Amino acid sequence: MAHRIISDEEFQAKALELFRTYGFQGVSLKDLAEATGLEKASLYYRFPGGKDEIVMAVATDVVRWFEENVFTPLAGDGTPRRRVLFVCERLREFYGNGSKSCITDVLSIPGASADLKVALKAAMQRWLQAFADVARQSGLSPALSRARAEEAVVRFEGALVVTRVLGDNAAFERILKLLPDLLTTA
Amino acid sequence: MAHRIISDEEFQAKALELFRTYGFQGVSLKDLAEATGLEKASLYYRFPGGKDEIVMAVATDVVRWFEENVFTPLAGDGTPRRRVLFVCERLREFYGNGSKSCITDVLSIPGASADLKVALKAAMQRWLQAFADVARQSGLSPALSRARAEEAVVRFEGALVVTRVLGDNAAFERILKLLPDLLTTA
DNA sequence: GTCTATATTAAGATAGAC
DNA sequence: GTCTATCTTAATATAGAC
Repeated sequence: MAHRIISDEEFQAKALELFRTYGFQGVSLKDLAEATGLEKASLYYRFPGGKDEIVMAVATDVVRWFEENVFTPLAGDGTPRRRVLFVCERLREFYGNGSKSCITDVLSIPGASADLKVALKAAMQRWLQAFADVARQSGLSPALSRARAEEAVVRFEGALVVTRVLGDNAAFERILKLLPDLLTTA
Repeated sequence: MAHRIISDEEFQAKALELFRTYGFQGVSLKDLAEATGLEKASLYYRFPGGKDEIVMAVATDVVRWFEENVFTPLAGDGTPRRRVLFVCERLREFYGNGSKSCITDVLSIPGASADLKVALKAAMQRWLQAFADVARQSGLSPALSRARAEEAVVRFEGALVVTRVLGDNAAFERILKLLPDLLTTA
């Protein structure tokens, strides 16, 4: 077959969809090759570390996306409530209205590298901090801000699990609707 | 090696610990054989359907455990609040103070049989119903009871995810402490 | 009912041509 | 930079002895 080209961005987008759906162990290099149109040997050329390096690159990309579309907007201009509303729409897109799992949930099941585990933990801590900061800016006390941030992340992650198990995104819709009040109202 | 014996109960308990930790795809028949002291061929004698049949038996056992230790007590004697308190202690045991994942979360990642998916969905619906019933018996309206039941399951599942990712069971402790009020107080 | 041995298929990984 | 081809290891699954 002729040489096929796919950018690293496209490649990692395809890989993300596989990993967040089937988990680290549920995705083989053959799956990645088929989904991206590259041969396995080409994957090793781009990522000499194999699947561990690919999933790490995917996770790094997701963190970058969150930095740009969630954390930065949360600390940006406008009222805290409007910032949260904006972020809710970004989250709705990223999670496909609840139809797509949280990659942090799925990849936190042991199997991948210790580095990935550390990165996932840091990403979740970053998320908690960003939520707590916007709550603080809404006038909530430091303690309540931290509590609401945890509640928001916990309910968001839980809603994605319940949505996946039930095959019904009602729980996801409810948490998205709730988030603004949760993070900006005492 | 001499004939080794392990009861189906012991076998499935070992299998449960593997599956809830590593997920369906993360557990091989070799892993199951090593953890239980049986050879792979013996696993096929007990479970001709292989890993799919084993994980299904494990899930069925877990549902039975929930029936006995969660759903039945929730509908039993004593005040609703005391029933919820009792169930919280059973849940604390089952989830090892938050150190053990929810098998419904972990196994709902695609990979196993369609039958398993159906069983997991039914189990979660059963859990929602049991929580809603106890809330109803506490005097909450039907609508509020359903909402609180969903909130409880969502926050419980989310707390387990956050606990696993952060390696800190604080979120799990908080949801356990919150459950009685959530399900019995307007 | 469990074992040893083996067959078959899939996964991870590398060598070398182009 | 991607390919074909191949190697090695691991996984699922079965046959047949005890």
